[in-house]
Amino acid sequence: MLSKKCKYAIHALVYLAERYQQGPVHIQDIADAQHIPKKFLEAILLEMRNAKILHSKKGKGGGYYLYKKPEDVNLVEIIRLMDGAISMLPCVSINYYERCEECRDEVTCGIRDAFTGVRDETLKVLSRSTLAHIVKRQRDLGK
Amino acid sequence: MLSKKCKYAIHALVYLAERYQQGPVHIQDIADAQHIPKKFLEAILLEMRNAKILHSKKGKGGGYYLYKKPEDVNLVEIIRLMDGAISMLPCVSINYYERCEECRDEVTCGIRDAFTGVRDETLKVLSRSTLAHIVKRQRDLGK
DNA sequence: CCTAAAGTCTACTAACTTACTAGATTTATA
DNA sequence: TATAAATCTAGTAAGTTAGTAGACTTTAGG
Repeated sequence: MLSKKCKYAIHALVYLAERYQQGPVHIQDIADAQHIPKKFLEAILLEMRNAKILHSKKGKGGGYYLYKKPEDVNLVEIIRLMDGAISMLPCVSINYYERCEECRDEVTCGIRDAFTGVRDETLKVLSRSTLAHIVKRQRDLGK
Repeated sequence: MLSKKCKYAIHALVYLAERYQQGPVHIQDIADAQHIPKKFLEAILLEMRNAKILHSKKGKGGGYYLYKKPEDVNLVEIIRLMDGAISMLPCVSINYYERCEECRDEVTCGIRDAFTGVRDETLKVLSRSTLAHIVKRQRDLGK
């Protein structure tokens, strides 16, 4: 399961993607619209700013806006940033690899083998899911 | 990420699947072989017994053994039992569904849409991965 | 240049979950 | 009846999650 933090991040990004190139949006606006505690959202947005997904403008009339193009931000990137590994096991993780303490030999481990398959399929779907794709999809669905 | 509990469960089940129909195996044997704390493993095996995956025999010469056939136990079942939902969001979960607090309308939610795809692919791979499949795979790989 | 409105930074905390452990009890076999 | 095994009850320490509080900095506009 994704953490609330990660869910909030995705919702906030979709909200900003819907307002792409329309100037900065207040944290408060996003918080109100998406029902996210403002202070918590602050930390989340800051983290995404540091990751160069967002930019911000301080002072009056300031706020956050997408820095990357909506078609260049996918769910893989967001989840990795917020929650870490995508894989279900550390020993099959690409970005957060850790050796299995339990298994003797990774190469002949049937369990590892199964979860490598899960990882690959998950990455395939998540990398196709960009902000642009999500926004388009909900417009098509008639939002 | 799977919990340690779940990983232990899978390792224990594979160990028992390798010894299918060869009589009861002591908790201690499994614990030693798979490097699982014995007391913790006790609780895990008990839970799988209550779920009718394993049977046990008490007293001298007792132990645990697979009740279901190795080809009838897949990773979906084990993960659901140990960790709960497979999905990354409660609102797309089949067995552990919960309504999203954040989103207004589930039908037009592009986020939900993306994670439904992830869920389906994950379930596809995990349900193919039975204990029999895992054991065979590691024999083929030359364990 | 002052003020209000915005984001930034540091530090804390309550509640929950995870990964266990201890110890008494029950059951079955030889 | 002794012993070896699983079972049951009841904890607990450490880590993570989901926040909150409050002071600080920056900027636009009057």
